[in-house]
Amino acid sequence: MSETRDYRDTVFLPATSFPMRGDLPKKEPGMLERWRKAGIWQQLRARSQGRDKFILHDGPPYANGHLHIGHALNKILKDVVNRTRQMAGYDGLYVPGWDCHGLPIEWKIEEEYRKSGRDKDAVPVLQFRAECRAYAAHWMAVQSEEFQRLGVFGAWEDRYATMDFPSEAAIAGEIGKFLLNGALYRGLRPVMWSPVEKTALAEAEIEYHDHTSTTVTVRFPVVRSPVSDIVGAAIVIWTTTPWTMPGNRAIACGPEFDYALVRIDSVAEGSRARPGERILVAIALLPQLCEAAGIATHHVLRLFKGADLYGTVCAHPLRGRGYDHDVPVFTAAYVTTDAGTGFVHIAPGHGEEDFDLGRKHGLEIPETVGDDGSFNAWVPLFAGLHVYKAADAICAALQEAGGLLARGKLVHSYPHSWRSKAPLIFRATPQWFIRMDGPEQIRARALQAIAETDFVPDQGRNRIGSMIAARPDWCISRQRAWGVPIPVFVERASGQPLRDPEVVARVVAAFREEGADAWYASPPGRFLGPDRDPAAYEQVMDIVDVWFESGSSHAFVLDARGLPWPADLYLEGSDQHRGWFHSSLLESVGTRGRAPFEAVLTHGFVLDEQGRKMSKSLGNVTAPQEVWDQYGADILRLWVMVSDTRDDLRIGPEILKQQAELYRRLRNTLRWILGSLDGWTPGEHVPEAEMPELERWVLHRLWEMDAQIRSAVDTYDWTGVYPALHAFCATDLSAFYFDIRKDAIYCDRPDSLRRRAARTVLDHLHRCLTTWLAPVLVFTAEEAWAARFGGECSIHLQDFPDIPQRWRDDALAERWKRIRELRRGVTLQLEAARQAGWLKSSLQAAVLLPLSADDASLLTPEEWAEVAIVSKADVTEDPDRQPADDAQASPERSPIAISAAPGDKCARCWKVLPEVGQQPGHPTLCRRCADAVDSGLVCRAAAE
RNA sequence: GGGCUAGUAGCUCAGCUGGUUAGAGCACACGCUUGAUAAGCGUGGGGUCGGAGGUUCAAAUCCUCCCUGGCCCA
Repeated sequence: MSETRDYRDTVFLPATSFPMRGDLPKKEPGMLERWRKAGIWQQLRARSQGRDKFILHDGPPYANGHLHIGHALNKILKDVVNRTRQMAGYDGLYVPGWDCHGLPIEWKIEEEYRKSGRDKDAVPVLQFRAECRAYAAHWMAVQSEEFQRLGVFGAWEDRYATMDFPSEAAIAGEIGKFLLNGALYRGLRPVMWSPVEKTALAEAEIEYHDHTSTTVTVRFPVVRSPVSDIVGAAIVIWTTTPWTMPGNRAIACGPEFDYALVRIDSVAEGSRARPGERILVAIALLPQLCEAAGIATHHVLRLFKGADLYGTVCAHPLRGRGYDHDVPVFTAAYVTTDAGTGFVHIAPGHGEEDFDLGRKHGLEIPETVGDDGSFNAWVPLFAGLHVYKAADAICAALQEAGGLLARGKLVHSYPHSWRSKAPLIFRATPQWFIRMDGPEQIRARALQAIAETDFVPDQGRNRIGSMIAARPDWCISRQRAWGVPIPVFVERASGQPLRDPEVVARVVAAFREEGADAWYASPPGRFLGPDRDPAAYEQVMDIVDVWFESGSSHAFVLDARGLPWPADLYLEGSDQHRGWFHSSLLESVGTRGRAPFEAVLTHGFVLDEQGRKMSKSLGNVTAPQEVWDQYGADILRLWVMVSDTRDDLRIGPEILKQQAELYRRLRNTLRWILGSLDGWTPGEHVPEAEMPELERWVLHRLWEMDAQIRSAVDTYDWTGVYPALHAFCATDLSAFYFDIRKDAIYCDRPDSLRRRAARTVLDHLHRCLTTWLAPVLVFTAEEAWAARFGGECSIHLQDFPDIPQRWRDDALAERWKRIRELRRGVTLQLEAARQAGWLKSSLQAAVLLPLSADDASLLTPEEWAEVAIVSKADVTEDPDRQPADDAQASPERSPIAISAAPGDKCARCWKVLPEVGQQPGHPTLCRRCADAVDSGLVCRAAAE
């Protein structure tokens, strides 16, 4: 008897430089630096020459502050789409960009002025603009670094910005196109106006907050009417904005509603109602009116339909005090009986619907309120009074004139400036508009363009479509300083804008060289040309809505870089149906007749773990900077791709921890593959046809994953793809294939077909998994690539591997599905034996499998032992067995029997076999292991 | 108030045009392993499918209403 020999040195244990722990926060910055030095992005562009271009046109984030988690979601998703398209064979040229102009930055600069005691109005406009520009440039640089820290690939050196001179020139040129094609017009129109900032506000700049308003119920005496018996009665209106009374020019009622002529008989103490007076009110709202006005008893004298009242004319309640115009009664479909009296007071300068109704009936649109929110000098009784402080004066005047029927207070949702938080007013102002329904047919053509666009998910079409269908003309003017001016001159004599292509061309040329500052710095004659008298023209000093600027980005990003137009894809949060998708569509339809994108992809918003909005006050904010410092950017990227980005997504400590767990499984899968491929030489390669079925099954699964990935590349819909890849790694590979093949990889002779086939599959797996993971785990995939091929070449220069169609084998997949069901029956019994206490390792067991004829033909007994990871398997044919009953059998009733395997444990492979002890020279080995050791091929470790 | 959208195990997600005891992965518990070891394998517990009605022989899946979120409007 020789001493028991230690055969550990003859076993091929995994060996790799790829560590188990990622250490991502430490490693990622170094890898970014390496890519930067090596010029990976530039190399990729050079290599992609001649490929079809894929253009995801970047929607510009606002250059103001650090990135938040929503930015991260957006850019990561874009990056994955870009990288997958690139790796699928396109030239994915991504040009990131920034939105630089606009109110938020102006406000920041003004805030700094206030802090240092400077007066903004005393600062020359060009200096102010220069400070805004510097501010935007600073944050653009910060955000660029942060985006790159996330691993986002792009032309960061060639980024675009709306404030670049060529961009400003192009924006001016786009405005010029609308000017020349006639869609741009100047009109007086009520817009949401902030008296504090003294500007019209964009839709996006308005917030709704609760506000306490003074409400008034007011009598309008009927002067004449087709319904003669209401003359002398009073129509009663109710409004939450008493300051709009001077602007009143009409009354609206609902044509289908029932209105009552009511005589008041008695009133409560303190009521402003008078016994004996007659009033008109919607019958449905009469009880509320009685309550509000203190009407004790009354008679209903007569009922009318709203339509009957058409043509009635009232006096303004302040008639004789400067308000002597007639107040006609019209019908309007939008009148409701939710609140008020069923009569709506119409002030065409102070409301969108009022304006529309006024225009329809040719009413005057008085400019009663100035830009600071006080009544203009011509307004009788109230000149100079600020509208927010006018309620008492208005009520007093109405009271004195006998018009006030009731006064109250109401807390309701009211528009406020997003920045100053001050309440807004509707105010008639001269503004520049792009006409939706003129001869240019912008609305109709935009709707057509929507029908021709792919939306992912498809509901987006509906969403943007209903907005385009309902929206009013596009107000593109702002009375601000930091932006691109609307470079238009108005002829003083005619009041008409000058539509001269040469003037537009001169403006564009000047902006390209000097930026839009040229508009402020140059005498008007420079643009008007030598043949026009500057004194005859008014130079417009409004700037353009920033949504118009970003909506023009396709014009100054794609064209200028020689990229194809339209872009393949726009990809943003679902709020951009109203924002960038919307403005880009209108801009492009107005100037080019079609959408600037072939497809639109939207994602949801990021919420906390309870599904609540993130806010500082709730303390539930997850900052991307903290995630990449604590876990690494790859974890954040994985989070995006494991979520359903079509809907809102959640993030927080627990969810991040889960991503880290998912990551570890992926990482360890790669690590085991790398370790088991140690010393791989291409000579080991085995063609598929010679492989065992188990290997061919893995190849089939690779074919399936590849098909799923290719489909996602085409549709941009990545939902579920990476979870499926994770499940493949965890369930198919780690818990099944690897577990089974450890024996062959570790213990077979290196020249055995079985081991060579397994290593061939591992070779495929390495290439497939690293390339498939590369668009998401950009750092980890690179590391796993370098661990095998060295750091010289990058995974990010690779394409997805071509998976041969012949790897597909559906019949084989079916067989292996059944094999795994039966295997599950075995593991169930093995577990029962462990619970019973007599079994530890599965290799101590022998299994008896009574199978139907079909099942028995699936594998040989030796193969069953291999697959079940036991030392011996016997198969008996049982013709009565149904094909599906074993996996579900309870452990007690299962026909599968487990017993102790006969023989001794092989010291090398740990299988329990009868032959152990009978091998010459190796008393503790099985036949296979003795052969392996004697072959002299397995002593790698010992030889070292 | 309107448009769009979502609500399935602690978490992330599957469940197609209605049809057996609602499925994965992760987490958790227990066991095994100690030759993927700050790893690996196995087994298990856990869901009245947001709520209430309704259609149907049959609904997580269809209809109505309600509740709770989200985005965009008003």
